[in-house]
Amino acid sequence: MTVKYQLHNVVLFHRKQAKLSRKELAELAGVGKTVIYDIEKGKKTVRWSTIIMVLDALNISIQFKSPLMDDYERSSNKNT
Amino acid sequence: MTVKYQLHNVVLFHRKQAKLSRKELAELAGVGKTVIYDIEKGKKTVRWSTIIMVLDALNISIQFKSPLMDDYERSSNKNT
DNA sequence: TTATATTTACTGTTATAGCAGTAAAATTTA
DNA sequence: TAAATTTTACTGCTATAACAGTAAATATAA
Repeated sequence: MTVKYQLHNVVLFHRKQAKLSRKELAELAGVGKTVIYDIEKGKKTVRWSTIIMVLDALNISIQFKSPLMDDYERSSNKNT
Repeated sequence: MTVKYQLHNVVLFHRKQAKLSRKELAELAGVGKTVIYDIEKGKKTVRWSTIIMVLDALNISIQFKSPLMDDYERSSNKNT
């Protein structure tokens, strides 16, 4: 399983905690209201950039995990 | 910054470590070769589902981080 | 209750993601 | 060196993501 916690639940949870309506979150994120509905419904074919905009608005960041990520971090340790 | 380590670098690094050409990775992930090129070039408008397919093929998982994620995990602690 | 707000669900339009094919450039291997 | 592979970069086509608008259903507040 790639995404440990399902994206749509994470978005829904954070939006509710922030007491935002979908319309408000859409405006905050700079996307259409429809796509918030789509994301929370579990639609997977949303664009990466659109998801990132929504996650940004909700102050959620993404982290990659893999057996090789330690090596990757070491190989690119100019910036933390 | 939402994505701590830039996606395209993570994908490139893992693909190289796996000694896969872009064509091979594309076939493994079940996507077109063009989109591997796009992702590694840093294109942001790729579909979430496409990214996930590529990350899956490379054995990379995604994790969400936020000040509220602990609360989220507690609220949905049926499964780890 | 009624009024307000939110969510669900559908529209038609426009922009573009994803695709395979191609070919040239760059890189790697023999 | 030459040959093979890989990568870059473009093509035109097709499918669909994103959008605002709408309206009905649901939920919340007065």
